[in-house]
Amino acid sequence: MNMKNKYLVIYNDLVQMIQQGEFMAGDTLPSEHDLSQQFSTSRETIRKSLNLLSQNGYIQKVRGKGSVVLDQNKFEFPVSGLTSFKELSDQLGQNFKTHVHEVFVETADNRLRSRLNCERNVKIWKVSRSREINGERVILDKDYIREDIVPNLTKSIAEASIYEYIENELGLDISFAKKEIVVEQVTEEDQKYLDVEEHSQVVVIRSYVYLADATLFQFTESRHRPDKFQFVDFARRTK
Amino acid sequence: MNMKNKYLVIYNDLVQMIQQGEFMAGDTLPSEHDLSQQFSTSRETIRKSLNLLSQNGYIQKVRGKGSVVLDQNKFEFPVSGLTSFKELSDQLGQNFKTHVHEVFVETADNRLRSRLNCERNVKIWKVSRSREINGERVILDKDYIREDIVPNLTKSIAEASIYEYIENELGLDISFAKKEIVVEQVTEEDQKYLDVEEHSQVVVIRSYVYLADATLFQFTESRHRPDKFQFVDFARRTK
DNA sequence: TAGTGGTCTAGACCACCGT
DNA sequence: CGGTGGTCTAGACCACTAA
Repeated sequence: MNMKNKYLVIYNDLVQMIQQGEFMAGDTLPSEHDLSQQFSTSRETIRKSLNLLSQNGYIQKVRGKGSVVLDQNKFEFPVSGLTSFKELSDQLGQNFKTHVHEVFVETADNRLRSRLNCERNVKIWKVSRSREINGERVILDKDYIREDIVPNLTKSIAEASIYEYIENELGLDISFAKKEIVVEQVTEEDQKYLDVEEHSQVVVIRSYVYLADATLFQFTESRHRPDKFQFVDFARRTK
Repeated sequence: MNMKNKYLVIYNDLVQMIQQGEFMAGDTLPSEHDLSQQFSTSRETIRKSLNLLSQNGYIQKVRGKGSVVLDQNKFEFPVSGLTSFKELSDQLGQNFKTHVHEVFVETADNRLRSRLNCERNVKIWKVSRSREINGERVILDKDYIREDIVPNLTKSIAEASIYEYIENELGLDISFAKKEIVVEQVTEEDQKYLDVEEHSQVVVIRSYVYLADATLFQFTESRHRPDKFQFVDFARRTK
């Protein structure tokens, strides 16, 4: 994993220990003071690691008591957050396949310009792919990507992983997304590229994806057959 | 707001300034060094405030450049996170109404015991409510709450806000939830308590809700008519 | 009362961005 | 190069929990 940042190394160590059952749900971790001695670091650095664990749902910190380890097996299928289809399929198994329908550049129309928040004459990649899981095409992904930021796209990149290409080949840093989930009627396009079966509706996730320097570079519409859709979320209450 | 924690005061100040347009999308905030002088505090405390802004989607920090203010109006209807129906209706307007169908205590059956992770003989409140928006009943909420933690519940509490009662009257601290969103077929119960119209499916949000001391005290099934369902999410990529 | 996490400080060094 | 945010330290004091 990451070998540069001490707090990330410690975080990954602790995640691994929790996942391997060295700490069970309900246990408390060693105190911050103890951990800072075990890892030969300052308490603030330990706190940074523990806050990461807390944000990601591994522990709950309780004042005066300690850091309580939470249940890990409540959810099996993590589809939350910002994860590419490739990463998901790598995590979960081999029965995934991607069909690329379209990869081409076009000048953005009004609707797309407002969604991608960009000027007239900016060119946009349009990519259309369907995702097959266990022999059924259940997800239709329509990506719109700014051509001035991602100059080259090919069918083979779209077949592998666009995110991998953007991060590893172009060296760009995908950072965060704003998402919207709604239910919509099936379109003709859905019927063409998905095995919609008897369903008349699809679950649509619209994502606005940003780079680390805060530029909006991609808008994605991901259309899921409702019986194959699941989304999980870990939410902390803000006071 | 909070008058005790310096970093929360600063966070709230900055949120207000952003919402009032003192900083526009694309602007950079003053540097951490400047802010620490303006607010007469240390840089680490300013960083704590800025990290909160970043987590909540107000800014994006860019190394070597500054903290860039993000677009605020991309989403109108925040249904993400841990927000009670009462809080939502207070935020958004007056056309909300709650109908309470059932409020009673029962011994938990196997299924519920495993969901609430509790022993035999533990008693559970069962509350069933439908939510009316603009004259249509579009959400059915089924709550299961541990009776040993919340000993008294009444119809009038369920009509107002159970969360408000738990936090303000009982002094308990609702802290975080694990959620799952799926699409399911309409049940007879849905047809009885919702205006399902022609819809044959509902969007179901199942939440496992925890207190600040990490005890699981509530399980909720929230069933939404699909045309009135919207969920928004702000996700940061974890590396 | 002893031990826990929560806040805050003043300073150090580093990595990155723009000029 | 100067300015920015990112990491890390060693210490202080406080609020809370449990024995």
